[in-house]
Amino acid sequence: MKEFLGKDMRLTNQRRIILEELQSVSTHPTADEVYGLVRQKMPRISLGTVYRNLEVLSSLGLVRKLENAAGQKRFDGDTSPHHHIRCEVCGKVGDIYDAPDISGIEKGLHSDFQVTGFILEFSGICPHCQARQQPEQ
Amino acid sequence: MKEFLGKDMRLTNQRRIILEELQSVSTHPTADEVYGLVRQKMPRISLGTVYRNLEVLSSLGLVRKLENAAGQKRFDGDTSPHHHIRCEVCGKVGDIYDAPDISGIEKGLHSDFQVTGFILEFSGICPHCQARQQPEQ
DNA sequence: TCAAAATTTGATAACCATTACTAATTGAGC
DNA sequence: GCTCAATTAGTAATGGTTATCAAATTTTGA
Repeated sequence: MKEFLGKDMRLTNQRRIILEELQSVSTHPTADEVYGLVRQKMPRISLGTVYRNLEVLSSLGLVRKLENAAGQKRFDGDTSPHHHIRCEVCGKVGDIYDAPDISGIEKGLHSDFQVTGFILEFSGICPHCQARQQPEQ
Repeated sequence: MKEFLGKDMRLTNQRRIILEELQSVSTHPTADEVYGLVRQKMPRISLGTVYRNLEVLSSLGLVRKLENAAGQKRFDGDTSPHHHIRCEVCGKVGDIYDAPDISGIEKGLHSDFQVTGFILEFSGICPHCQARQQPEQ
């Protein structure tokens, strides 16, 4: 990880463990869920440190920050190209790897904004919430 | 508007004016910006009333709610089908009417979620922020 | 190797958008 | 007009996130 950090940036244990923990799960944890994970290995870390480093890691491109829908921010240790689906009921996020490629869709649009990109996010109902909703009929 | 309200729902002046003000602007105001607009006609309205009614109007489909974990919610009085573009710098939102049609893209995806829809949101830099950034080179 | 300089941390307070609460008010049907 | 449930204004509470700052840690360089 050292090689990704900029000049004047240090590879602290906190920083390293936050990244490792985030890369070890396939959920898309919120900042306080990351805090919970990291505290198992480093019980005295503070929540502020987690927030600060998630921001640093995200600006370095080492993790993805998901902030394009309601609720808390979520973080993804998987930086490979893929999309996300968000549960309308509980907010949980899953991965979508086989969506049709729409890259370039942002080109040639009519807008006074300078268009730089787009985010495609799916919505649905997660397995857990499906199971909870079915019985009520 | 009366016809859209459900049984046991009242058409109050507050509710009517909030909708009228939101439909009269092409910006995508935050709740407190709507509050500012409505207070010009109804100075004693409370912020809580604005929040509550924006939620009601949105659940009735009379306005669109644009949610983003990174910033404040925004509201759109235009319910016709169109996409949005968000300024990466200041968070301001604009409309995109000529994006290629990707309806149906959510069908046939491989996921344990029950897929119900998608949101396509563009990102860019608004005219105001472009003007502010250019000079610094 | 040691001291000075710089970054980072932990702990806590502050911030701010949003929601909850409650007594008073008001719209809508009779 | 009267009644009553829905709604409001005003205010407090909530919760995620950010800011602050002294202490700790790491780096630098003499």
